[in-house]
Amino acid sequence: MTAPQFNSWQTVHDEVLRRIHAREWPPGCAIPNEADLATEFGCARATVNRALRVLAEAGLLDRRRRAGTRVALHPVRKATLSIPLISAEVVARGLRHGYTLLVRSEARPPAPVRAQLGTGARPLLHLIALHTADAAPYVFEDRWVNTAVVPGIRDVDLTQETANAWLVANAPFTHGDIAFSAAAATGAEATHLGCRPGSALFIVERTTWNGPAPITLVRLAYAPSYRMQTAI
Amino acid sequence: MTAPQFNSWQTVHDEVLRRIHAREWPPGCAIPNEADLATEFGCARATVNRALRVLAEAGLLDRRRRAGTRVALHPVRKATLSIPLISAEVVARGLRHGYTLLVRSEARPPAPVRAQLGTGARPLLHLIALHTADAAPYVFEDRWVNTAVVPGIRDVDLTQETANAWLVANAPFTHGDIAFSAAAATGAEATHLGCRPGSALFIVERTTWNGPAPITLVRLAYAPSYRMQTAI
DNA sequence: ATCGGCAATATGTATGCACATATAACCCCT
DNA sequence: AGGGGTTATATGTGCATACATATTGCCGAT
Repeated sequence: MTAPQFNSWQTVHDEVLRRIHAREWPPGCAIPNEADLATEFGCARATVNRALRVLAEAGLLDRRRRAGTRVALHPVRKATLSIPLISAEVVARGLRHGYTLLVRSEARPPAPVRAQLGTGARPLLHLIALHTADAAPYVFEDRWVNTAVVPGIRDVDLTQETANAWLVANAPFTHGDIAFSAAAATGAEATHLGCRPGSALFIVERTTWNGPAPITLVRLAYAPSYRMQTAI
Repeated sequence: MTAPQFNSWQTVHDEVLRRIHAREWPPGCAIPNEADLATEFGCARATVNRALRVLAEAGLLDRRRRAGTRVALHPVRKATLSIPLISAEVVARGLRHGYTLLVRSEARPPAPVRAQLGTGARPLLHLIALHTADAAPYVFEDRWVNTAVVPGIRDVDLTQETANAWLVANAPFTHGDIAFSAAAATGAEATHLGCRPGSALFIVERTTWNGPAPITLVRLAYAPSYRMQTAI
């Protein structure tokens, strides 16, 4: 009669997960309420609550007040990708990170950049740089910085420090958006990444804001064969 | 002397976030311990704990027992992308989802597929299909299914139901991995996606397991101009 | 001076209770 | 039968307390 004890939210979490995977609670199935589970597992309701909350955040359970908890019909799996500094990303692969500033100017941005940032026709700081990993080209970076919001960046020696490193340390953003796509290498990208123009490149475009003020828009073109990978 | 009340973990969360953004607590800064914050905010330590835990999960705080809590030096922002069924993705864009099975066979997979799935030279179910959105080509899907693990799929009419829809309903996976990259369109991809061979395509490759047993490997080639976007 | 063990401390978590809140389900009235 | 208001219920959250656990840093022994 030694019913197994589930006295930590982790063990409850794992047991519920097991029942879902074992289809003891198939998709769409309503599961017992927290109070009953707490009794069954011999723990407090708060413990069950935490376990179920974590599973709901992972997309495996649907919870609604009064309606109860049920196993998600279409478990919308969520992939979480961390967005490190490129230097950290390179170092994490055991390679040496290099960085060369190719262009630094203040210019009126083209229409798509203006539209995305909403800064109108004012000149912005335009930076183009190349990141390398153990001397091999890694990422071609094309960035626009809203100097009206971060004027301090004008006084930074961006040949020594990457714009991104300076920005994360000095102009933290409150929110942003990120988009992933594929594009044919432009002439400049091909030259610096050591591939043929038209090669398929993995593109990351990121825009960040500090409250209502747009800070920066960056387009990263990764060298061919780059893969962004994560567990689900 | 009505000090503002922070009596819910959300308000505490927001206040701490504000202090981080306002650089009252700059990157690397050690913040007061939970007990002190609870006193300051006039709430229970558990409330502060939850607020800080959420911020730590978001990558904005680093927490270690005994060492305390500090503001992350390099806030590793995490982008969470949900991976819905393609049909749901299309419908969410307000378009009609279409699906055509192009090839269905049982064949010995090529070496890369064998390596990724670890199924050796045994024949697997090979499916090639095209997803459309309002009649425009959307995704070219190339999938291998381990029939040893999900034999039931042999009896399914996969011209009517997508393999993925059947699999999520009948062969839930415990874990998997997903990779994003860019590749030049192959001949078949170009034909069905209505683009030129060599066009840059956004590629998603996903492998899923049920415990130790590999279930399926799928390669999705999105039509040109596809962007995968999310907030950070 | 160095190493190993011990204690102090901050976070992590379980519990029992209370109350808040959303909402499904019921009842009543017309 | 239909519609609107009320109630019951499951989840969401807060609090006080207690104990667990990982570390840091101190202290003492060698």
